[in-house]
Amino acid sequence: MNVMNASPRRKELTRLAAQLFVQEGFDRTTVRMLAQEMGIKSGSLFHHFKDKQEILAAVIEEGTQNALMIARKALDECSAEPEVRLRVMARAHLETLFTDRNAHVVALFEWRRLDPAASAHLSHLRDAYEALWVAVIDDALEAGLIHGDRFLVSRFVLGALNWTVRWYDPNGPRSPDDLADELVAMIMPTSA
Amino acid sequence: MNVMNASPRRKELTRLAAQLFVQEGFDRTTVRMLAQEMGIKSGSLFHHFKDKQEILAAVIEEGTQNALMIARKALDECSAEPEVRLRVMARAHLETLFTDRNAHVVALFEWRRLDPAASAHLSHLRDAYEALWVAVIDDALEAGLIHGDRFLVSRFVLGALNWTVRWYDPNGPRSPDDLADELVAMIMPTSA
DNA sequence: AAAGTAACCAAGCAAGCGCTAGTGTAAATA
DNA sequence: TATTTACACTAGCGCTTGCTTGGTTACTTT
Repeated sequence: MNVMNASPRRKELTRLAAQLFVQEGFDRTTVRMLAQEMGIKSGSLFHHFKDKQEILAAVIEEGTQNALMIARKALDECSAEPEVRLRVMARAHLETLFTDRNAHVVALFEWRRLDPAASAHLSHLRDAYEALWVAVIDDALEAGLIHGDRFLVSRFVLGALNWTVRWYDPNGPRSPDDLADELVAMIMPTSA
Repeated sequence: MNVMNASPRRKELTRLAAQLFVQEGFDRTTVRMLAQEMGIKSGSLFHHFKDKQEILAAVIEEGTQNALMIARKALDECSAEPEVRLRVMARAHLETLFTDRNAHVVALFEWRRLDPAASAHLSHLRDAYEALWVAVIDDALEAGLIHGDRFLVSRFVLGALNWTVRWYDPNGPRSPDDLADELVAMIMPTSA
């Protein structure tokens, strides 16, 4: 019943839960299915998590924390040129999306199943992440790299990137970095 | 127990179901909730639909049929210029997405709950719709309006458009047509 | 050796689920 | 007038759900 995701056991259980949530959807995943996947009985599950909701929150928190860390690190390590930062941010987004795919699919498509308390808490994390994007896009607009409304551009770009989880095949010929570069090229008039 | 969505009564019930499916998600929407919203008892529901699955299929079919009709009509009525057709297609996409919002949100996010038979049937409809997009984008590429990989471009564009259902506010200052035009401008280098 | 703690299990409860069976009734059809 | 059809009802069956309870085992700390 830990509050954090600290315990390694809990972290592993959270990873397994994410996989099942993606496969079946949160609502159709029963505590019995979760327990079986974890190699324990359904009652034992409630030793690690207060209720089913808390498992969902743990999955989403894990994924969002990772995304935030990866993006911050990537931005810290790259130059200040707006074009580079835009490309780096897009790459970081897809990198985290596909290394932590299960958690992110859950975050994207099962967010509404969170109860209000968990949702409020996790919204802050997500907002922090989106703030990184807005900053990068503002810089790119100011530098004249891209054009359009800052709000719309960021929504369109994030939409295009997030939607990749619906069709991208990691075993295909294209790498996530390829995707990121193609998208950036698509919206940058100067790089034709 | 009609097979088609012909009966006006059934059409109305389908509309109400779509609304509930969006509000609660398909799995959390019970037949009792559906019946109450329709002003009947839960048992009576099965006079109109064979089972809960069929309601989902009816909702998605209705939305996809409409999308196909609107897009075809819009393309028929406009000129042959690739730029015009691209803009028209984007506008048609958002128009159908927001006039029939509930049905489309269900189609986008609850598709996986369809049983294999229904999914196979409806896939044909969806493929027909996507074929329209691919043709329009191919023309735009050939005319040099946009650049990039045809597969990736269409995925990115559709992703950006579909994702709008997650953030667009119909009561806000922007019209769906504004959104469509902004997106097209964003990916067309020449129209800066 | 004693006490504490983390991890698990067997058993089952109360509630809710999709769906069925059988019936009533008013309008349409023969 | 007799029959069928469309639509709704009541009642509830069989099953699954999330979760609780009370207790056991193995390891660590004092």
